[in-house]
Formats: sequence, structure tokens, C-alpha cells
Amino acid sequence: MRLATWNVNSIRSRIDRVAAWLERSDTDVLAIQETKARDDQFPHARFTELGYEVAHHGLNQWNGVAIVSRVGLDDVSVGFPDVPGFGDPAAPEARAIGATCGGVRVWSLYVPNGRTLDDPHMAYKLDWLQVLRTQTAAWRSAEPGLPLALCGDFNVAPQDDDVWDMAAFEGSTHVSEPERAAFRAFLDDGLVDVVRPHAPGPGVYTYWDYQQLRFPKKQGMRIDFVLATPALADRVVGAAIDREERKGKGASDHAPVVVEIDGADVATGSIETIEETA
DNA sequence: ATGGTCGGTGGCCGA
Repeated sequence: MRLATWNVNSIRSRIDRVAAWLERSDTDVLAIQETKARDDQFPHARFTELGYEVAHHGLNQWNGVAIVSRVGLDDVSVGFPDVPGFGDPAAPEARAIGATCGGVRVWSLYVPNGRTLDDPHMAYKLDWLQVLRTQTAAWRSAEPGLPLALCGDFNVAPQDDDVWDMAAFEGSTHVSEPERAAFRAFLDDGLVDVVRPHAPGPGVYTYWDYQQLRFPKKQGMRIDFVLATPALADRVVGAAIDREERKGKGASDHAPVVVEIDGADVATGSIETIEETA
């Protein structure tokens, strides 16, 4: 099974590219972030025409997450228990959706951007990650051995190698110790970054800002991840970041991140293809 | 040339 995660930065402006990529990459399950659409605006038909079932959670023009799958899509969860909203009173935001696809519990997650270290959005981000950690532990406790994948844009660069120049991030979000600690907590709990071993740094990123020619200058950040429970991580036979998809006009500022599970395609050589794009 | 972008929206905000 081929599982991918991709912050598409508006599904409506990107639908042709996303549909083409789904077919080209032979992806079975795609976790999408930043659809920037309400449910009634989401292009469901474009996915169903390609044989995918769709679960989308979008409240307005901001955020928005989805899972599309051609290997089943069951037990959809919109958000997770106690998911924080922003502000007082807390306004709900569409940043998490879960579904069981091909026997894997998949979450599509769009972690809040902290904006600046002293912005209220930073506390919101840390709180959001803490609650997600607590819920993830509860899911695993309720179902030991559960094959679970937390997929999405974490808006955290966990290691110095995950940005092009640490000096450029002095005093910035994404690399601060509290954010990195919040990310590390998932690994401390036993989740595994299943992409990094197949796409090691330095210089390997998932996101490049549109501004200041960051992509041609190879100045990106690794902030999109697939974190898997050990039982699932053991079944991962390949992974890649498809930076080709960041090229050209009409690209998202994030590249798709792909994970091959179970190795059913090893005999056909598809894994070589996936590794080449890393 | 020391800056260079997008998307959704509605006349700026968010990333």
C-alpha cells in the first residue's frame, strides 16, 4: 500500500495537479492538508472519478484536511477529542481528520503555525500538539499493536539539518526548543519517523517558501512527516519526498511525502522508482 | 538588481 501526505495549499486551485499526481504516483491513500475549502466546495467528484473515497473536514477558507483512499475509508473521525480551538472563546479549526484505510488508522493533520514565538498562536500550537499526543497514546492503549500513521504538516523542523541554515532561524518558530520538544514527545512515546531513514538529510526538505526563490536556492524545511506506530513502521519498505512536484507553475509550496508499506511492489521494481525521487 | 510569492478574499490576511 502506498500512503502519502501533502499540504496542497488550496485543493481548488491545485486539483488538476493533485489528480495527475495521484495517478502518476500510484498512491492508494493520500492525507491532504490546507484544502482551504468548505465541505461543499471540495471537488469530491474529481476523486471519485479516479476511484477514491473521500473524507473532508473544512469549515471556511482556512485550514481544511482530507483523506482520499482507494483501499477503503471507514470510521471517519472529524477532529480528535479535546482538540483545542484558537482564542477565547475557542473558535474551532479544521486541522484533523482520521479514517481507517486498508487496515491502517490514518490521520491527516495540519498543526497550527505559531507565527512568532510570542504570538498567542504559539501557545495554541503547543497545546494542540500536547492534546494530540495524549489522544494518540489513548488510541494505542485502547488497541495495542494498532497500525497507526500520523501524517501531515507539523510546522516543526525537528533537527538542525531540517532547515538550510540555523542562523537564518534565530528567534523564529519551527525550530524553537518547545516546538521540538513537543515533536520529540511523539518519538519518545515510540512513534517512528518512517521517511527520514529513506530520505536522509542534510538538504532534504518537504517545504520551500514561495518567497525569495527558496526552491531554486534549495532553501527549504523538513516539516511534513509520517509518524508510524512500531508495528506499522516495521512494514515500511520505502519512502520518498517527491520534490519534482514542487517544480513549475502552479505548484504547492509543499512536496508530497510518500511511504510504501508491506513491500507488495518490491518484485515489480516500484520501490526503485520511489527511492529515485528522494 | 541585495529582492524576488501565492491563495482566498474583497479592498488585506495568512503562510
